Amino acid sequence: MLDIQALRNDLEGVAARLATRGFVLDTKKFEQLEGERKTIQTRTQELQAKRNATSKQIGAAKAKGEDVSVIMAEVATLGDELKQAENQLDAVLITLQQFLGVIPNMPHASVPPGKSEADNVEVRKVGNIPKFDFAAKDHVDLGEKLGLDFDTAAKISGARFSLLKGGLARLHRALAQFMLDTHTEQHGYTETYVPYMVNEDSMYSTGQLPKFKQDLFEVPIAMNPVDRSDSQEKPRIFYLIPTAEVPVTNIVRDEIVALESLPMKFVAHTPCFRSEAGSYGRDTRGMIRQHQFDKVELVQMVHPDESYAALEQLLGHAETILQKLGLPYRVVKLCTGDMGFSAALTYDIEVWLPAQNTYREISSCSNFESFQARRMQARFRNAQGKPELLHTLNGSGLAVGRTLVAVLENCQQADGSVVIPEVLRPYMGGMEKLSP
RNA sequence: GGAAGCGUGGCCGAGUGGUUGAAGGCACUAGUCUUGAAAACUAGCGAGGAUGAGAGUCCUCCGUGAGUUCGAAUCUCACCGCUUCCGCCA
Repeated sequence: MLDIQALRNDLEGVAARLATRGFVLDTKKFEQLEGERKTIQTRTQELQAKRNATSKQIGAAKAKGEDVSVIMAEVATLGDELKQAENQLDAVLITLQQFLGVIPNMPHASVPPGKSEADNVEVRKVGNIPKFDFAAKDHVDLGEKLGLDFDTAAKISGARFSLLKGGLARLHRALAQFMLDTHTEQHGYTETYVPYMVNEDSMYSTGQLPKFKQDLFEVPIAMNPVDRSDSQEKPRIFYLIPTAEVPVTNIVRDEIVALESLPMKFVAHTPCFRSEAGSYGRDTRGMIRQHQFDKVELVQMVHPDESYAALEQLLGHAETILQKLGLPYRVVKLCTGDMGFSAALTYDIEVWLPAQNTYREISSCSNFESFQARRMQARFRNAQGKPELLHTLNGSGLAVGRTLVAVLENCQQADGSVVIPEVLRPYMGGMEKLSP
């Protein structure tokens, strides 16, 4: 969420910056809502002040044993008037909140302008693209002989799920463990185990709700044994996490943490669940785009002055994994039009996939500045002792499924076997290759 | 699933429906004392918001939401969460 003060002080400026990412800010609507809010809030507070003063008078008079009927008559209608004003205020505040809740973050000044993926800017290329003296297979063809089974997964669940068996399943586990160990032992992250289902507040805090409900899987909470069909309350549900970013970042929701505890660095390995609504027909082959995939996620909560330095570091931590695995990749800076809702600046890391003859996203590292922190009231006590919003960041380090794809395709041999990268061998019981 | 209890500031913990945003303590910050530190003493110390150039003034917040009342941390109801005991279970 943006700071409402920023909209009040420089509405046109904010609108202009949001326009660069393709968001049209309805400035008329905002001015109208703000005007209403101001009028109603002032009036409500006046009435509240009057009620408070009168009630104190009554209390004081009663204490002295005086007659209070005159004062009571005076405020007879105050209650209704106040109730009405408060209801109006609630309504306009909710509308204002909803208005603010769907405005995306403002891009950092350094974000390249652009409309789509095509306008992203390449920052660097790392590693050597492998040259094969045979026709490179994609991971589906390679995996078929190694234990990758989409047909059975489809029988068990449906489309966009995968089943791994044998060495391939172990390689998947090895990748996750290798990533976790690297980040905890070498990069200073604290390992966390988190819930995979979260409540609505958590989803709102990190920005998945209210705008991207269609991307999430919902799980109804079986409860309320009594039939409360007369109830106005909406049924409560859990959401399956689309990324560990959600539960991990929410660690600091509604907290005021000590200055000395910064930066906070967490890593979590979790499954991620995405409905992939709206991506029918895209990446239907293979395990590139699934309803369920594993990811090792890096999350940091930092002092506002440190967040851009922290982003560079976090990006480096993710890159380290690819370097250790010997996978070629490139880093791109997303343009204004391609960034996610909550991000102020995002780097994507794209790994080379020989079969597709292109780079594909394997990590996304973002600085959200105070956007998420404001939604979740995540603060620290600054040097002056005052609460101040944190900056939050996160990045994949890395998406495990796509890393598995990259290893298969980049390390394949002419005979259909796959050489296991050195760093993974300790996790594979010393195994050097996967063979059909 | 059954029974009972409990949710108050960064933390602990008082709180008879009426100047209670809330006693007291801890922590924290200044100051006094001390060679220095500790201890002791003194003072300060919740968050969010409206308005104002500012000093200030005002509003909201005691798990959440409704309700009763001129007035609710305090009374009523529902929900959420936590604790303990029994049952069941990985």
